[in-house]
Amino acid sequence: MIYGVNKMASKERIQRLKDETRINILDAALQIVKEEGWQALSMRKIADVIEYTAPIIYEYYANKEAILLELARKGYLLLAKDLRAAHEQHALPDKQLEAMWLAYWNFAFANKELYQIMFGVTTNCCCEEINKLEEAVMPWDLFTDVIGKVMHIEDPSSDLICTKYYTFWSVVHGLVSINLLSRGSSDEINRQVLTDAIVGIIRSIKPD
Amino acid sequence: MIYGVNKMASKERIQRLKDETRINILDAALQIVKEEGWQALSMRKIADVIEYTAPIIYEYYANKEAILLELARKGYLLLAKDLRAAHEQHALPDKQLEAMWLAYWNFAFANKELYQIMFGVTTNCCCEEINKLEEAVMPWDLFTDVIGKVMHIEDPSSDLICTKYYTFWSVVHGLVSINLLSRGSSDEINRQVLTDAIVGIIRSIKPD
DNA sequence: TAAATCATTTAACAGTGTTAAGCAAATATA
DNA sequence: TATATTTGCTTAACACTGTTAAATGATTTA
Repeated sequence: MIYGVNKMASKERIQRLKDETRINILDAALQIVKEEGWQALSMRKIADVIEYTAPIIYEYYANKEAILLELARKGYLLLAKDLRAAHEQHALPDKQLEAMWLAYWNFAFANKELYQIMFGVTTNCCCEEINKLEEAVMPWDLFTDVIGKVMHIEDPSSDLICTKYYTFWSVVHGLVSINLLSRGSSDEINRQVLTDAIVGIIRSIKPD
Repeated sequence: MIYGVNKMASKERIQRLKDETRINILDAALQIVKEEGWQALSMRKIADVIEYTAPIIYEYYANKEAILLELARKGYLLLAKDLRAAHEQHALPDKQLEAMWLAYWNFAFANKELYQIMFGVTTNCCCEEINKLEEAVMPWDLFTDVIGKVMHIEDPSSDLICTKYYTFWSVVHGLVSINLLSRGSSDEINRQVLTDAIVGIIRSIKPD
């Protein structure tokens, strides 16, 4: 009986180690990508970092794509968190909306590699799989809610709200993408484009 | 002497065949990409299509990247042509600007694969190399010229023009990217976002 | 102590881009 | 015409890639 308890504890300890390895794999992958870019990521390099051989990884992730997918998932959760935090920091819908898109912008550059795989910027991101991820989605409800409030529209499924949401998203994602391609202009122009667009769209959607 | 002439003609014939093979390689590559996507493109597959073995390709292109680069270059030339055509079809700067961005939009979906490699949408496009390409650039002069006319600004190097140019580009490229990721909405909403944005920006930049 | 399970590695396969060596036909030279 | 030389092309190889199966050695179970 005493042994039974020890056995349980041992199993738990082993489980904890396994959980840790699962995390280590993700961390190693992200570290490699940050140092050498997405193209340089390989199973054997991950194995090197976590001090195992490559086949071990397949006991934690079905394949390489599953690792990319998990990193993307992590990215979406992080982005959603940032967006909700930005939302909560303001009371006025106008300010909430502005803060959310600024948070989106900041997320993209603070987590460049995650952004790349989340939205396929200069990397082939197993798109179809990502589109199936539940979490791999912008916090749509949050945006439509705030946009609706700014526009004073009740129906959150309105095409008008949808149109405005995509207008915001397009301009911000577009500017992010262009900059991640090193095709952007100065920081000053970026700031100008970003705030002009956000403020401009908000003003244009307000009922006169 | 007669032989000398024949020799020349023979050399020219051989050169023509070589030129043709160089083109065939590009065509084969694009064909494969259109059928199976960028990720499926390989030197051996190209060789299969042109009915040679893989090492032959290296007599025409330094490496795989050089092929991608050449395809991107072709894309930029094609896009520039479309944009200039759109420009020429109108007299009023407002209409010219609108037509140009609509042409950009149409190009993206008519040449999806080229657009992907030109702007790194869901594919790793040897970015740095592309940024060094002379032709790999939007017809900046054309855009700034037209935008300047709409704004009634003389100085084409104005930061204001630059800002507006990036605003246009961001929203259009962003919307294209989102749709190439299958993250877009309906065609109707796309049209709405696109024309609303273009018309909206034009209106906003016109001197009151 | 013997059997069974587990963790981990080595070896292998099919694919990738790329280069070097080889071969056979066409051409140039004597 | 006979002999070199160049040309066009292929086969073989290298170092990678993701991935799987077999082998090994330690740990746990009976």
